[in-house]
Amino acid sequence: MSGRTGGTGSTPDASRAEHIRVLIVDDHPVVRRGLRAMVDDLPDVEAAGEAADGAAALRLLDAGTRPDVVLMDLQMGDGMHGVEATRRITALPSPPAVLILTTYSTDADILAAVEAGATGYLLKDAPPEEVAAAVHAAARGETVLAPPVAARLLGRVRAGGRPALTQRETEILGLVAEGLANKQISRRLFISEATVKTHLVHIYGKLGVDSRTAAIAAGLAAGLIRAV
Amino acid sequence: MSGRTGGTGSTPDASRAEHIRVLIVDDHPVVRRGLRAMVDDLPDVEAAGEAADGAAALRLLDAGTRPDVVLMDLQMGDGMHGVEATRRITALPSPPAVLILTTYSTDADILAAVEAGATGYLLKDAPPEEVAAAVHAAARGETVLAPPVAARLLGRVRAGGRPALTQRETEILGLVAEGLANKQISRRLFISEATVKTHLVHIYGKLGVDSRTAAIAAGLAAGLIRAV
DNA sequence: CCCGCCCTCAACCGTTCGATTGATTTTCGG
DNA sequence: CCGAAAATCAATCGAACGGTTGAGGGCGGG
Repeated sequence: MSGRTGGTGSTPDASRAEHIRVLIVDDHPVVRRGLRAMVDDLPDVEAAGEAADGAAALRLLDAGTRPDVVLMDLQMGDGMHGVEATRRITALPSPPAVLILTTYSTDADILAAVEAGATGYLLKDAPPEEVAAAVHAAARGETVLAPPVAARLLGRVRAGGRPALTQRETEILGLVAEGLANKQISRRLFISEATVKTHLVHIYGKLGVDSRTAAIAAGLAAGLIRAV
Repeated sequence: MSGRTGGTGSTPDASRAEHIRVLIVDDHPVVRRGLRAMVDDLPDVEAAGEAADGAAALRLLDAGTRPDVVLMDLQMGDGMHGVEATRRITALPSPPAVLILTTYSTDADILAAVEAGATGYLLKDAPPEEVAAAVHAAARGETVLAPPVAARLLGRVRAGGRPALTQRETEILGLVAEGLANKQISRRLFISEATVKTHLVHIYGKLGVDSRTAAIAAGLAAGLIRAV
């Protein structure tokens, strides 16, 4: 184990700290500036640093920056994607809480982020109070989900969740969205073209559409696939 | 905030002003905060107000707010879209300069914004200095385009520009991406299905693809259309 | 143990799509 | 004024797609 704190679990020396230290990770200077201003507005929170992408954030953490909370965007143009960065950060010894703060709420992103160990998931259109509350909650180790995100997760778990494609179906829908024809998909996945068509029929039924292009649109709208 | 001006409204007393007054329009509180912080950092610029969507911005302008520059996002979830807001603002008497500051640079958006009378087009990943320079330039009435945007526009005008769809073609590609069939598109645009197919053939040729799904993928990748 | 779900494959058939060829009108710029 | 580009429409034909029906193997829960 590492480090200096006894491995008692959650809050080590930060327990007595009034100061919550926040590391801001976003590729947009404007957003970083806004988050820092918001954070600095809170009396018991301070910005511990800024990074423009996941790699820079990891460098800061390696260099000794010890935030309690990492505010991270998911979509970051060039650099490391937020999900990967989250995975690596939560794999560190005594990791900070990772609070995802991003623009869109697509199923794939949310699941991937939670799976990677994110503590919470906020949307950028959240009001300042919500961001503040989320930072405090994350510092206490609690999980925070923006209402739309929570609803989406629940709707997925819930029994009635129609818009739940199987893994194979999602995979095929993704290839369709890349512009591949059925025959190409069949070769790519080592299955027959008939099987591809069967999957597509199921996909159409679940999405309530009747063509591959409409399936792409519906899949994008439902957050099942993501446009690069 | 805006305090009082002479009350005369359109009087050119702002001409001698050192102060550039900026109205910030964005649906994300975080971004508004960041822009305001950036603007307030500049000695000769001040924020004249904030609005969460185009309608709110127009209300502020109606109520007497007289900014020199409007910093406006294009994508605004619920409210009026930025292009429409730009159109209405530039239609006002002695309108302020409208500087678009948005996340993505898709051809359709850029052209629509310029057509609506936007003075400039910046991307949110622009560094603060670029934003500052653009605000100053916009206040002087100059046109400012972020390099990627300028390149895209030039590539469109330039003769060799392969990825330059015509307006009609872009429109049709957008409808294809919404999942519409040729017949539906023809009805939507009040043209024959044959015409739709002709346009599609041209689109495929320009994008180097041979199916509508591949055209969607290529169009998204090239920034010709945008996934909602 | 059986039922249901997922993944796999097959054959048939009607519709849509993509490619080709050819034509008219308008508009814009040399 | 004339040529180029854009937008419109038509007809044809083979290929791809979408809908249907049917079926078999694997896997987990009741």
